Amino acid sequence: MTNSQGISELVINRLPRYHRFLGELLSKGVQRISSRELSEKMGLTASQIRQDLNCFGGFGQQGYGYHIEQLRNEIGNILGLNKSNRAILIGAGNLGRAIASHMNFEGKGFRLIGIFDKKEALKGQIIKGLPIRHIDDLDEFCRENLPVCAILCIPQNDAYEICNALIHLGVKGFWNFSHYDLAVNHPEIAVENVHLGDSLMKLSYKIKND
Amino acid sequence: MTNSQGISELVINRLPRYHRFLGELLSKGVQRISSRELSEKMGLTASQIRQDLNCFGGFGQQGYGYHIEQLRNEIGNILGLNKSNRAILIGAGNLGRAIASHMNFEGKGFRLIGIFDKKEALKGQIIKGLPIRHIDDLDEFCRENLPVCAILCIPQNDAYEICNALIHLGVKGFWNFSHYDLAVNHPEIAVENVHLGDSLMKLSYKIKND
DNA sequence: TCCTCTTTGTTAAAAAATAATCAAATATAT
DNA sequence: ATATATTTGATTATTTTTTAACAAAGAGGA
Repeated sequence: MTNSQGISELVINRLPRYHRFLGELLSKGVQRISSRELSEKMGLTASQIRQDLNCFGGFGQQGYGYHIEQLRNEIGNILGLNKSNRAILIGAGNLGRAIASHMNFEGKGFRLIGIFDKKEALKGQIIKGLPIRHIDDLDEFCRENLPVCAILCIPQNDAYEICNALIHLGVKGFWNFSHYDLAVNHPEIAVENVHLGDSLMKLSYKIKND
Repeated sequence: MTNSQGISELVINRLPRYHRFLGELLSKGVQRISSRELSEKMGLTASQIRQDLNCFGGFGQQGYGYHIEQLRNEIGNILGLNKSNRAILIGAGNLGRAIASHMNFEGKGFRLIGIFDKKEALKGQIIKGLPIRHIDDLDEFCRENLPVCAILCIPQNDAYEICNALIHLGVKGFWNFSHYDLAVNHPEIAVENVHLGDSLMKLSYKIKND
């Protein structure tokens, strides 16, 4: 499966991992690396690394390899990590709060600007410096602050409706933790489903069949 | 890539999603479905559904389709969801607590039996009916209770050491939320890495390139 | 009961992804 | 300055995955 730029989804899936490994190397003071060395560290083939990177440009140099800092920056640019997309969190339950507190949005292309929940009781509580707002204020807040991304930590039943409303309010991307399988028709809307339950089931399979 | 049973990883990845969709249909009172109908709902081809299922057996019937409840049970059995693998959570920070509270382990093949953290201050606090124990008690607890699975919600730097210790204590599977890329050599150890940061970066790419 | 229509499981074809190969470019050592 | 070692980016081959096609089985209606 390929996206609008003709880049395979599988290639995109690997980019964050490259970024992560290059960051680790950098923090260890390593400055350059060959595709062969990196392939050994990451458990894939050198050929694949070179192919993946050459989808976006020739970042290496014959006889030398890749300059780690430069390559990492290139990958960061491809992923858009330098951006600061305004993001709002919908649902301040256990998971929502954990995502807000735990995730490092800056450096991954996002900035959290608002948190919403339908429970009146949570209103005003502060998380990561942001007050929880009531979901009724979502509309007004969006018109004023124009968030680009919404993080959905809400029950399955609420997801469809909220998602639709947010699309009309201009939200372009969804990080969806709800049990609902967000399948937006609009090709200009980006969705990243995180189904933790599916992941756990896969682990169950692997444990069972090892 | 295929696992020890010769089943492609990609097929396994799709099984939980089938299970989920069949569950939704069932809860709506639908009893039977054809691969064509299901393919339309799920946004893939009928051919793929039939191929996927036939990796494990012929669960359908010509001219009729699939009996939803029966098929869902079959998939559940394949995934091992009927099991009750003893699981422990390491790391009771924001994310760990959210996972413990939010996840429905029963029905996904697991049962949470212990929670550990290195912070003395958290000791004794109750989450989902389980007291947080100090990490120093991990060894003894494991010898007595023989957990099969560990959920790692710990910092990157601690992951490698803890993981190794747990393997020696008989843990067979890891649900890894740490930033560390758990790459266990032992083929009999199952690992499911959940890199939320990677997922967020992918969303950044998609938003940027839509 | 018989006929038609549906739908599976399987086989074959097509497409996509991965891995191997290699000429050209560059680093590094002598 | 030259020769040798590396290592990339691109091309080609291989493998894997997905899609299409179709015969055989069964459902459902006349």
